[in-house]
Amino acid sequence: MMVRARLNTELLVGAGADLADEAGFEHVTLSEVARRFDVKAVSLYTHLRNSHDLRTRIALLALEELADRAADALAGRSGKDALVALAGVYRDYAREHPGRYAATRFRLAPETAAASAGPRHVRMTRAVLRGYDLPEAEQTHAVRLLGSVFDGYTDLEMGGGFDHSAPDTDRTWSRTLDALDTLLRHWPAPER
Amino acid sequence: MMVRARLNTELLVGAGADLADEAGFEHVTLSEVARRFDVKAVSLYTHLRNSHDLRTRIALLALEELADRAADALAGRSGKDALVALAGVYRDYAREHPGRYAATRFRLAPETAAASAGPRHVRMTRAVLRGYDLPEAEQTHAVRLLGSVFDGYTDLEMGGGFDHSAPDTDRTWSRTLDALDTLLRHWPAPER
DNA sequence: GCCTTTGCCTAATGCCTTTAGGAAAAAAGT
DNA sequence: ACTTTTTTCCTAAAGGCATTAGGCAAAGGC
Repeated sequence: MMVRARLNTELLVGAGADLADEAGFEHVTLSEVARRFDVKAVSLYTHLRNSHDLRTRIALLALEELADRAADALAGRSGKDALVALAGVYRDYAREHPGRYAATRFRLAPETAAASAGPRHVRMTRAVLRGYDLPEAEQTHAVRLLGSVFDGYTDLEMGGGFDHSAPDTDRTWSRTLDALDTLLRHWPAPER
Repeated sequence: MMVRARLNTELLVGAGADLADEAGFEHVTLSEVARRFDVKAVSLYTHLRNSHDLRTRIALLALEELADRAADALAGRSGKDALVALAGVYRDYAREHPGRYAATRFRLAPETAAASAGPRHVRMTRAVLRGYDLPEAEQTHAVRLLGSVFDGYTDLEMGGGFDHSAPDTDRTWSRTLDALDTLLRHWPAPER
């Protein structure tokens, strides 16, 4: 008799995340995950509500992993050092785990997002800003700008948007961080 | 007798783009487009190679539309004025046409990308930089940074990443542009 | 050792994609 | 105008993923 696969949600989400990294987040499918455990797709419904639920959980997992890495990287650093470390975490994670990183962009329901590691990311970005001298009212704007750059840069770099053009992307990355550091040190005063 | 729908590729791509705006780019389906023309899905294969081809063409359309808008907006402007105008085009387009904008992120094959309006976007961004005093070698880095911010900001704003947090996004947008303008005017010199 | 819960299965439906092959309308040639 | 060719849409059919309904057997609680 077949030994039961003894599946559980966590196991499935992990496999889904691996699948995302290998085939792309958009190709994550209940059928394929089931196949990897030699189980019928229907059987997964015992552990997952549906396909969307799987994707959501992969997103939550990735957000969590990323936040853990960020927390490690930030420990004991401040100023530009912290900025570079945090940014590096995002870029490295995206390169190592493209599917998981893509999952990070998955649109979560508001309550789900609120309960995710998302807020932790915001807090860590805010922590980086403590190394700079920004007025309280400007912090949120700066957090959003940094988030945009990390998100957008990675997106474009992975999307091949930078291929074919000359300077290598490592150099651009380094210059981008220099630029952000400069910007945060000379943050423009609000006009009014 | 039924009058023939007289379909053609352009018409289908337009309908697909509209569908993307209404239902989201990921829900663009040959079946649904066919439904909108009261035609069997199979019939679309006369005008489109396959589903992927449709998505690709929607992406190309969006890129083109966006570039046209950008060209209009940039005409006669320079400096911060041009920066704000270009950035505004991206943000407005994303808000008016979320599905088309999402299509813009669709990963194109290298040759397809090269023949798309993508390079036009790069040239226009470069044109904006002419209003600032950047060393030639730094221009590409700056182009990429601007692209990242436009891309990332829009992505996060539309993804609801900024919801629930306090200051309104219009204000952040305005501050972001101030920040970018400042940054471009005080672009850090390369160390080495 | 029963009995309930749990984990996986078969059956079945619906929707989407894509290939094959046909028929009729539109266009082109004589 | 009439035939031939091309174009455009159709029916048939197969394969894949998602999801619901309902069943059986293994694990675990008493």
